[in-house]
Amino acid sequence: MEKQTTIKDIAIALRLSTSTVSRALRDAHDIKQDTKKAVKELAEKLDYQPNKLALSLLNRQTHTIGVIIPNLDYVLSTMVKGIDEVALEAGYTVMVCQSDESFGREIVNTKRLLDSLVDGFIVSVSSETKVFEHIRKIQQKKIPLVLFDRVVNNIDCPKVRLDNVAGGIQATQHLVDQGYKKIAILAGPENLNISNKRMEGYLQTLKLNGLKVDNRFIIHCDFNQQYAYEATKELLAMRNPPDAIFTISDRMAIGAMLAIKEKGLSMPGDIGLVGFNNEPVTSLVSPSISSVEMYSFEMGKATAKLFIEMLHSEDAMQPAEIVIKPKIFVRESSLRIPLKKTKS
Amino acid sequence: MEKQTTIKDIAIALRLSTSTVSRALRDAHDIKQDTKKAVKELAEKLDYQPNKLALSLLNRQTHTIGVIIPNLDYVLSTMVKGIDEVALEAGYTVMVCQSDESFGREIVNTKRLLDSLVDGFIVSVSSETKVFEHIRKIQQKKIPLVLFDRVVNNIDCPKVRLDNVAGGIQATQHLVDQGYKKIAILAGPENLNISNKRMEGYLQTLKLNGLKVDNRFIIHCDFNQQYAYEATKELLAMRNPPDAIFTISDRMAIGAMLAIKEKGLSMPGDIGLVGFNNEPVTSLVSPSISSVEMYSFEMGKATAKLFIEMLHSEDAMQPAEIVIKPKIFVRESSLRIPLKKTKS
DNA sequence: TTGTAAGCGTTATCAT
DNA sequence: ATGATAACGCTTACAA
Repeated sequence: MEKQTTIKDIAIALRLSTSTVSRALRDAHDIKQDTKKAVKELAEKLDYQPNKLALSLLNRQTHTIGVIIPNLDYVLSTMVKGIDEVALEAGYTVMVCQSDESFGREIVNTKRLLDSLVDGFIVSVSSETKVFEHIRKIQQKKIPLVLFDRVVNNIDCPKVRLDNVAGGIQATQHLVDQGYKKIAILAGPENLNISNKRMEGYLQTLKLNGLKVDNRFIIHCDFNQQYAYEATKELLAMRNPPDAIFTISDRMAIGAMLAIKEKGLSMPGDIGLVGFNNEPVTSLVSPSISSVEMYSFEMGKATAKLFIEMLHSEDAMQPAEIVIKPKIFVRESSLRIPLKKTKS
Repeated sequence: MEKQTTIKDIAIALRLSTSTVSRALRDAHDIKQDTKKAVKELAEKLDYQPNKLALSLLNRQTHTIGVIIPNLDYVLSTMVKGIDEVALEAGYTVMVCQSDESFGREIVNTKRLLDSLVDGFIVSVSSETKVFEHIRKIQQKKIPLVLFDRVVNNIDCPKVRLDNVAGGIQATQHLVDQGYKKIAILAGPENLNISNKRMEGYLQTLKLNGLKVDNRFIIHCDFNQQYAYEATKELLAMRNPPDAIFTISDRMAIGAMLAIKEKGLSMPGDIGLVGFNNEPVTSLVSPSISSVEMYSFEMGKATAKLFIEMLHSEDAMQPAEIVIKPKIFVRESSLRIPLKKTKS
């Protein structure tokens, strides 16, 4: 790496002091026009770029946002895109660290970003994370923090999340409307909020419709195609198997679908299926899979906006919580009764 | 952001000089045991973290790698994962910027990362990029640079890329072996190397097998499902349409597939289809799509390794070029003749 | 209108 | 075994 041009270089070349150059560069009112001109011209010529490190050291801010996410799947990639877009606009650079769904790596990443003196954190926790000391540490240091997507209840900070209960309700109610009566759920890890909330919606809806809750039909498994495949095989092997499955992610829906096909059952006839996330793949497979859209890109943008707002508000903001409304997209996998009209 | 504990704080508390504290912290041989112990204990207690900014300013290195990629699709996400893994291991943090296939954004990102004083660049160019002044600028500043995946011919630096010609050959030869005679190609943008190389493999293979090249069958379109869909519709509407299509990405294969299904044609019977990237989706759709695996994760790791190597080698390395061998995975969309034996 | 000096947090060099 | 000082590149009081 070659030496960059510094203010000092310009100062020496022009026989000025560094402070004069500094001020000339920023168009201070108390600098002679000629001087300004000379300085600016030389700066241009030498391709002068202010050293961000020095600035950061001085101002104690790096204009960098640390983003910690559990992985880079479709949903998170899309969210990061949204975050990135807004952050860039606001003059911030984003540093993305994946924890790979590992608690240990999440801690390491937090530490790294803390060391890197990021101006703040935007975090979605890993599915392994059950203890939140590392997050608390961020708060103790009074560093701005926004949680998104996979938020944590007992951490007090601004949050952006999906209305997961509503998502669970939409999916389940749709299945009920289609005449399914024995609806199973492939939920995610038990400690994960989004998992429980989607399940809560599921349970509420069953009760609301007078359907009985069958505990055999509630299965917790990792966000993972393979696990979902195996769980579904077990479901279908039961004496009195479900006639519909709601999976809380599309990857899981794919796994379920493979198991259903393998068993020779048809969708939506023998069994109904609804996924979550509305990933492009849902409309590519056959039958296409109904799924709940969570507006990831918008969510990413909202998160970054909230974060920037927080950063700019001098005093501690009262923790806002932005809740995005999901929307089910009905496709072949669950559509037994033709829809009459597009209903809301 | 609260004030961090500094060496000075410790020095004052212990009535020592900052230099003593600094050395004690790093276990210098010429510091009294008692002093070391006291310093370390207090550092621990006050949760002292060295200020990276100050270190970076002093040492002129940020331990940060700037990664510029055109988007965050499946392939690139996977590659970034690989890069990340190796970089972390080596003590580097990665700053990922997406150019969104836009030349303008690529330039902006380059500038931003340059300003951020990253220690080096790992770059895959956007599909719009035809001029490379911004890349040259990196080199002029003598900042380490590695190109990967979408490399550029007339830039002289270490590169990691797929053997795209081989990929094109494998795909095309497989179709020929399956008895297809009128093979079309959906190639990517014309200025993109990977596009041209895959096409080169396609052309070579046609010639090698004595098949004539039909220019109507060579279509350049964006890496995009929609364009591929439309291009395929055109292909199928021709008087003498192709009996097989090789698309240089899986997203394009999906687009082609939709057009083929819409036309009521069957795969692999009426028409054969081979994609590129071997994304998970290829085995999820029906019929499953044959595709060329490019080992993205390995490629990411290889890239980061080469980069780190470059960084650590004092003098300018002679530009290495790592070439990854692709491998076709045959699935239903192109398999008319049952495979006899797994042939390497 | 311009220059001087201190400071951001750290380390390396040279005293003591 | 420890301390003083300068330096990394920049800004900002304060002087001149």
